[in-house]
Amino acid sequence: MKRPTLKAIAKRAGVSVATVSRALSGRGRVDEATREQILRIAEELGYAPDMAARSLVLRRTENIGFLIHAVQSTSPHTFYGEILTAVEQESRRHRYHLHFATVEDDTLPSLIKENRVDGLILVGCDLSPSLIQSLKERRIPMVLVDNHLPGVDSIFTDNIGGGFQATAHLIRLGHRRIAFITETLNNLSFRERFEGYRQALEANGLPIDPELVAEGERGFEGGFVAMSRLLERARPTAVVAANDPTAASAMRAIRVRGLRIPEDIAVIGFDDDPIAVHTEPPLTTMRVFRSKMAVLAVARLLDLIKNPEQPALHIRIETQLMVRQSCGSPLTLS
Amino acid sequence: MKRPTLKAIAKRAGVSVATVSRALSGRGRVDEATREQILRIAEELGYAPDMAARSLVLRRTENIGFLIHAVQSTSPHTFYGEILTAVEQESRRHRYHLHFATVEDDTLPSLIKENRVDGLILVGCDLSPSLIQSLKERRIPMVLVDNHLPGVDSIFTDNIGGGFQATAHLIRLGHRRIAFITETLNNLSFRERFEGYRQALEANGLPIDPELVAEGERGFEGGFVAMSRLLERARPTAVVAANDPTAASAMRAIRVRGLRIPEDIAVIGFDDDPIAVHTEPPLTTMRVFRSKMAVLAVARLLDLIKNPEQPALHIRIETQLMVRQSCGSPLTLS
DNA sequence: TTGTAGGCGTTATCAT
DNA sequence: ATGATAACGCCTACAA
Repeated sequence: MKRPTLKAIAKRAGVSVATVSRALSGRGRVDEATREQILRIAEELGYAPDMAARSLVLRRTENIGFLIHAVQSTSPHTFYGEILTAVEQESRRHRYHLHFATVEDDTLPSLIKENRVDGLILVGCDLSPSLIQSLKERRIPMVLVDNHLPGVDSIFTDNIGGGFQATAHLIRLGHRRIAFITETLNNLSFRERFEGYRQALEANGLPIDPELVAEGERGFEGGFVAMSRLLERARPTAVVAANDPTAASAMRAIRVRGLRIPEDIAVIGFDDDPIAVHTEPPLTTMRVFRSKMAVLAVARLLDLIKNPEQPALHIRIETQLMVRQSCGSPLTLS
Repeated sequence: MKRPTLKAIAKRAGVSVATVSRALSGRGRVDEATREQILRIAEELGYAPDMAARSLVLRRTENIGFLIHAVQSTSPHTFYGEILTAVEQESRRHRYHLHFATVEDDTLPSLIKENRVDGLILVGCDLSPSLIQSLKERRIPMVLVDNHLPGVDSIFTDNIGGGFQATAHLIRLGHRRIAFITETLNNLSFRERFEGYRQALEANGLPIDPELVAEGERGFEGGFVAMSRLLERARPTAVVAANDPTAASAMRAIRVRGLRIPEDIAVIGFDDDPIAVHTEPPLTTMRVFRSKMAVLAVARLLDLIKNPEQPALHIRIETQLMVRQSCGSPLTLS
């Protein structure tokens, strides 16, 4: 049994394909009796328009593309998985389908060249600006998620504000020697979180000590590496980690040296990753609204597809402090 | 600047669209000089065939669909994220594109009805057999990953063998009162792992004690709930968890009661999830080959697309014991 | 209200 | 070796 076509329905109903098309699409007048009959037959056959034929004539695919850099997609973080799932569900709610693709370099994804999508969600700040630029020149509707760049719509987290809040929390708890660790600073989000850390120290009259800043490496062991390096040369009383997996593996490095958390070193993370509740002790962190970003991004993208000529919007979402046990004394907060 | 078409190239080159099509596709003879000129122009314009037109005439989309049940996609486990990434990269290597979709009920995904994909990768064992059955009736090429069912190609993990090995490892270490915990038994993989546990006890002449088996709930807290229930009524010396997140949160429940790991209770997990190396102590677990499953699944699916009438293949992949510190005495192993 | 016909971009089958 | 031309399935004027 092959896929039913308009022609098949037309033959069964004894009308022309044009009438069937009209009946099913709802555009154009059709006799009520024949319309009902057509709908019945279509239902019976499980008819749905062939998308290739449809998009050929309509000049739209009703697909959107989810693009992410391979280094982020491959990483074991759950972060982008949650965004992906939310994007898919929101797209489907609007009758759009989702293409998932990872990119490794700056070559234009075939998704675009072959016209497989009407618009793009570009996720994460590891996608190169030059790729984004060439996409923009193609005038394909798109929105950046968890990233931002002048001239392109974006939905992102207030990383600077979050880094500031996290650091301010530690200062409020009495800490003065506060370190910052990250997998790498070669990443916009992490750099912004670092900037927030810097600003908080400055705003509180504390010195910025380069000895207290350490990079590790990409991946799940990044925090372990960064923290180990740091502890070889300095002894902070608290540390801000650029994300939760980094914080979690840094905690191992701290414990390996026989230090206690939070008594000897307080730790604060970033993201409110599911892992945060499973560290020992549970991790105080900055919550990032992943599915909120996803929902806003899909809404904005569909709007841009309908109405392409709009000034770029940049939507920044604030973070939220989640106090658990890795910084101690939650009671002193007001 | 709009997308270039065959016609545009033909006009520039002063030939017909048919010639251009032949030159680009490589099928049919074309004069070497004109072929080169055409390739040059196409390159210059950044031409790529419009996929809607192409798949309309070729009757194939060069897309495959990645289907997963919403409950699994939403879960914070990184498990399926790794499979997704591997499937995408392997598909792309073969010039196929990937549709990502979650399903919540048994209605036929529109991906299929609208002919948007040539085949499907069905991931996880929460997709209902009745949905799979109706897909099969549509005769759409598909392969199950991390799931199996008679009559449909599948690539899956040897869960029974893994459960057996895990339990046997504990027995080898001298344990006699070994518990089994899981988020739920309403899931094929978890039931199979339980079955492996059961068989190992039986094979070693140990009794199966229902008091030592506990279910928790779906999600990251499942292990905590299950372990708490268990400890209220029994006191095992070791516990097999149906997966690593379950094991990780069970460890919290154990510690909350002042018990030590592995001295009071040894813990073994399943999956070798990235989290396993971050628990305290690091988790001994059964490694599952996620990207291997993905690669095999894509290869098998593309073969089925080319050549649909084949007997179903069922590929089972063994697991591998990863000894870390949560069971103690790694030295006694030979 | 309904049918006829043209066209979307590509491939494939014919002639030439 | 190349060029018309007819599909593929759908949509939409326009005609009846």
